[in-house]
Amino acid sequence: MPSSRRDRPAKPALTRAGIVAAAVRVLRAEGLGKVTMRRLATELDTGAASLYVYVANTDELHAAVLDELLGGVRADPAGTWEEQVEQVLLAYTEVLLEHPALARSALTAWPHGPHYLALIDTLLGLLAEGGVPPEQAAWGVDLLLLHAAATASEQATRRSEAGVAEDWNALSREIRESTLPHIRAAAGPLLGGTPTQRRAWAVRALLRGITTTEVES
Amino acid sequence: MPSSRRDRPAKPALTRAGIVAAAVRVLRAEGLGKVTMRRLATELDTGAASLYVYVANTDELHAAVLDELLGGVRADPAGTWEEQVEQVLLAYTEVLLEHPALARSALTAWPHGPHYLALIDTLLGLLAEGGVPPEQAAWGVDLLLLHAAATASEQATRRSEAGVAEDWNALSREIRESTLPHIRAAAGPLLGGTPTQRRAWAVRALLRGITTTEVES
DNA sequence: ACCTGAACACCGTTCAAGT
DNA sequence: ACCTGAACACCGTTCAAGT
Repeated sequence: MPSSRRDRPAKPALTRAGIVAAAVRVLRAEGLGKVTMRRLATELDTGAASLYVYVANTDELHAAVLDELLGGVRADPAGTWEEQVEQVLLAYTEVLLEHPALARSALTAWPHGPHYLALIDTLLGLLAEGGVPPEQAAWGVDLLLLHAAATASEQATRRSEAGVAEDWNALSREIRESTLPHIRAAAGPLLGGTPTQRRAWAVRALLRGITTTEVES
Repeated sequence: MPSSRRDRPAKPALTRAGIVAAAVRVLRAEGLGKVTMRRLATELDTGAASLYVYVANTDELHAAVLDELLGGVRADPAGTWEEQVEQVLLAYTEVLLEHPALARSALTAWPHGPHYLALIDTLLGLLAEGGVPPEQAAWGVDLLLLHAAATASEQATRRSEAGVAEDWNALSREIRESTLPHIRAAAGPLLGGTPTQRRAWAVRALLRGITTTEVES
């Protein structure tokens, strides 16, 4: 290693962890759209082909990035089991909302990194604590996590603030002036409520459904 | 029009409807991955740039294609309102499952084509018939459609049958042998049930939650 | 108003050749 | 075993120039 002392930026060895860390950096700085094999290769001062030794493809890389971000998802152990479920889901949703493009990949590639599994385990434990039968709990956790990912996906938009506002105006006019009777009549509630209110209602409705709906046998 | 008689394939004029029709053809034949501006341009014997006169961008094109496919989604008017809701949702899910990549785009770009709006109107009508308060009905329809799109998205996989089976084996072993207590204990239900059973349970749970959970005011 | 070719700025992935 | 450059086969979108 005689020359290592004078190699200036001291290019670090390529590792899977290093690649994922670089991916998280690029994600935070510029969004998932820039988390590409080629861009990461540039970031790591190598060629795109070299990354394929550590990562099978772009989807797998995105999944690894999401799991990394899920490290901090926890609930305050005070509070009822329902409150804790809501907290965990909210924390999960918040991570996804920060990076909605990742929420999309969570829907496609079933995530199974360590942090995601820990999240499932936590939710299963809380539902068990609440006396929810095991089968309903297992399928219910699926439903809750799916809902969180889907909600965040909906927010995934790469357009400008102005464009979004314009779209919303067009949509709201379309609904209020629709010739479809039920849509027109329900214009208020269809367009109403803050995202937070809607999310809170949805989680309550989901939990109610999960706890009271038996799995047919 | 003197030469029109001898132009052999009689290239039709470019229209938005023509572009969407071509997109549906390519989708059916080769999947959404091939529904690109460039590919469609080739199909229509023109350049990609020409399509931008009729379609703002690729996302809008995909949304138009989805709405087109939604034309046949209906319920049998016999049966209870719950049964009809289940039928409509099943029909919607089936369209999305045939083209899971479109389900993803339904999650991102809020669809608002005529057929999608008709679908919402139908569901609102059925929930009203069932006596569900308007606010719960409006937010509930959102929840039901979101769930259908999310479920279909999950199926979106472009890998081989063999690859999927291998993944499933790896996942099922990971769950059965997990060191996380609740996951290990719930391995059976977590891995059990056919997609149809799970879907049916989820729709029942969602409806139960929607009909019994009040919107706070 | 519509259409076009060419250009700009990218992608993922594979592969033969090197170390 | 790992790394690399180059290549293959694509993308979306914009723009100046034509009709």
